[in-house]
Amino acid sequence: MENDPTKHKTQLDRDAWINGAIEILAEEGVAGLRVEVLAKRLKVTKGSFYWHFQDRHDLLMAVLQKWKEGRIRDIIKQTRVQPGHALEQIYHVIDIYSSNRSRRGMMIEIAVRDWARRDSDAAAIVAEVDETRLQCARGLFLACGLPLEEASSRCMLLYAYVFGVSLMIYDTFDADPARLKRDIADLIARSSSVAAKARGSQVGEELNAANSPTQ
Amino acid sequence: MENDPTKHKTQLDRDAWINGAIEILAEEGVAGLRVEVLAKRLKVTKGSFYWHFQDRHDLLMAVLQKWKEGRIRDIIKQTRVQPGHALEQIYHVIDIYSSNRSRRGMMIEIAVRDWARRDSDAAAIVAEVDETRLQCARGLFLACGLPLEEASSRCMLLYAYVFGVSLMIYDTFDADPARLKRDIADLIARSSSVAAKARGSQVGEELNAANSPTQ
DNA sequence: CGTTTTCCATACGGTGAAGTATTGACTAAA
DNA sequence: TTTAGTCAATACTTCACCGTATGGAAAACG
Repeated sequence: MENDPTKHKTQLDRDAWINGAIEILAEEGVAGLRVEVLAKRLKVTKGSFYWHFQDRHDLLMAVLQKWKEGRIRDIIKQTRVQPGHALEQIYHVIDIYSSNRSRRGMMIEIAVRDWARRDSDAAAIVAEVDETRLQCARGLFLACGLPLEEASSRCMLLYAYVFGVSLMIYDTFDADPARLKRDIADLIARSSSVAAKARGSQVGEELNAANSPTQ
Repeated sequence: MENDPTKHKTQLDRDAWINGAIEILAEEGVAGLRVEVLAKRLKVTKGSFYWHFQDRHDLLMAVLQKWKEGRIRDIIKQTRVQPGHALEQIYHVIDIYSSNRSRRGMMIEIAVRDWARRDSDAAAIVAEVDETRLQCARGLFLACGLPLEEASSRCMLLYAYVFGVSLMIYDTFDADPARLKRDIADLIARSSSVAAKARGSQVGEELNAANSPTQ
């Protein structure tokens, strides 16, 4: 009860500040992440902030750290190879980033990456996350039987796509966005080599089962 | 002589302010685009600025307008269908966005798209540019003989990829980035249907000729 | 109960930036 | 040469925000 996160705690801890900061980061970007604004949102004054944090920079580093840990935890979980379900998992990863459920996560993702363009600390964090994600995703493609080079290029395409598409505004371009997304996922995930091996094999079963996880 | 752009003009015009603004936009993002900072860079005071512009918002709208016109002019030029060279043109478009030559352009691109996430005016401009680009690029895929749906998904993948990859930091992931880029371009541009039709046909010649424009 | 520790409020000085008002300087036309 | 028009400098006012100093309240502890 006393740890109930829904209950309004009279005392704020460091983590509550970081969570609020990530909230603002998602909405306004790092430039809009101001300590007085954050304090107002948490219904305290900045006197509290400077008890928990050295300065604004201290908060920013904590935000980066927390973001990194969450991203790496997620990707490890999502790409833990379950034998015989690798392709299905690839579709699942694509689907996760495209879903409205993780819209907030993508907002944070983009904000951090924009931050990283002008801040070397953020850039180092993004580099770590990208390295981990790419290697994990490549593992899935390798588990599908792809050679290393093709696995590398496909997982890179996968991540570049999910980040890039979230930056585009294409309401009027295609009449059937669901089909569009499905087809693009197929382009990324379905390799000709897998399809060739797939005919009548176990990989083929998997491919059919995982063909359209968005439906 | 009097129009020599390298010469330090004693009088600044609106366009000089807009160009300087775009410069700062690329480096600092829209949040860093401050009129006093811009004035200092142009070696004048903001007294001049408020003669040329109503206010900061006026400048921002002018920046958006100029960016839009440049982007649409470029994409029209790059995708004007030259019969028999459509696939080559597709590789060229991918290559342009990945090249170091247009690093600055990509910085602006990302800055505007980040801006568009929180500003409806910028979002409207990005929507226009995306619509134009997607339709132009789709024309190239259609000229390769692809059906409408596949042309749509491939050109969407193309743009999402080029924007997304510019947000990633992957120095240590792959030993041969050039090969990686080439393979990804192939994944985006080479369709199985085209490859099937290509054998022994004129499209096949084109495909081979345009295979690796990055080399 | 009293003391210490923890957390927050208030007040303050300093800085950067937006926008306005006014004046000045230079240019081109009448 | 006067005059009007064009561009820029200066001097404000206002506001948002960072960081500090200090005091106070409430909880934890002896």
